[in-house]
Amino acid sequence: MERRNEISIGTLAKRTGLAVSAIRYYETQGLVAPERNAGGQRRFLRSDIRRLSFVMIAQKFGFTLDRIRDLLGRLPQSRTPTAKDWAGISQDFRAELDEQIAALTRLRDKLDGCIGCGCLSLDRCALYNPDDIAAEKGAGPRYLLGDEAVRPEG
Amino acid sequence: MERRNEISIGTLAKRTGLAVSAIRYYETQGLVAPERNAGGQRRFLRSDIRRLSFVMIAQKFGFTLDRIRDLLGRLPQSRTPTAKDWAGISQDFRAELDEQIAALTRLRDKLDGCIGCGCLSLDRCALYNPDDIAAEKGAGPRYLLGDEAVRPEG
DNA sequence: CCTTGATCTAAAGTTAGCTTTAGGAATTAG
DNA sequence: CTAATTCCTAAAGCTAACTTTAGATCAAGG
Repeated sequence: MERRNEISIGTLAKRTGLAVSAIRYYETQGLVAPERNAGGQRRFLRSDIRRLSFVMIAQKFGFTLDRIRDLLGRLPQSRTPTAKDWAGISQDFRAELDEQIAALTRLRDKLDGCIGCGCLSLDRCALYNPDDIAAEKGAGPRYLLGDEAVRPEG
Repeated sequence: MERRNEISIGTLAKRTGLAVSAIRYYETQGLVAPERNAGGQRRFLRSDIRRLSFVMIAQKFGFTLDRIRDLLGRLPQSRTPTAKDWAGISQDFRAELDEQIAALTRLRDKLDGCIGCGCLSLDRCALYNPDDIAAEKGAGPRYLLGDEAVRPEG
């Protein structure tokens, strides 16, 4: 039975459009923390619909689940988040988005310089300057701007 | 021995900063197609340095290897690409980048609307409109804007 | 009460993009 | 010529973000 403020994983899945398996996975990643009923089944709060919705949106922008978990950490833990709480976290989120778009734009502008000369050469192209690139990485998602160290083989 | 225009995988690795294993992987993905010497070792062309450099740059912008292979497909296959060829492909690349940045910006602006109301609700928020979101996907990389169908479990 | 349908857990599978490992050959330096 | 590098292939391993599978339990409807 689903009490007033408690919903099953199936209901949550329908409301968010997520797969049940994805929600269970998100729980292992600390993105939601449902309680259990007498039979051991998960019972979510209605506010988790919004919580997971936020996860979905942030993912659309390329944020990793780790990063999203950090963002969600700014929500109050002692009570159900209010609209104001969500507006706050959304602004933090937007700030990171702006940074991300700006970094992408800067990189694109550097590419422009390279189109002119057609070089794309390690020695001359601004895009290849290691420090330069590292500086652009900022807070964006790893697979958007890249973040791996180049390790030699063996 | 490395002839005038032929370089070994180790040399290519040093010139690009890539790991030898990565270059071999790129070969399996059709991003480079080295010939072999009498002993069976790979012999790349010096122009492959630029080719792989392009791969590295495109990856920084979040392009998948599949996508990059498509872009590289626009280069002439019968001869070594000239600076002009590279400038051409870079422009195609830039066009896609612009599209990508624009899509990201549009999504961000939609988020702005949601910050105001703090809703983040599936029923009301523009970000959740399925058609709306699908329309934004465009040509950007999958993990930047998301591209998976939501499949129910079971 | 009994049959569906929903859930549960644990473990294995999937894709992208590579790296690591193992066991051999080919090259190069001296 | 020999030792140290470099390179080769094939297969397995790794991370992220999930899905799928298998076998079992729970809950809801008639």
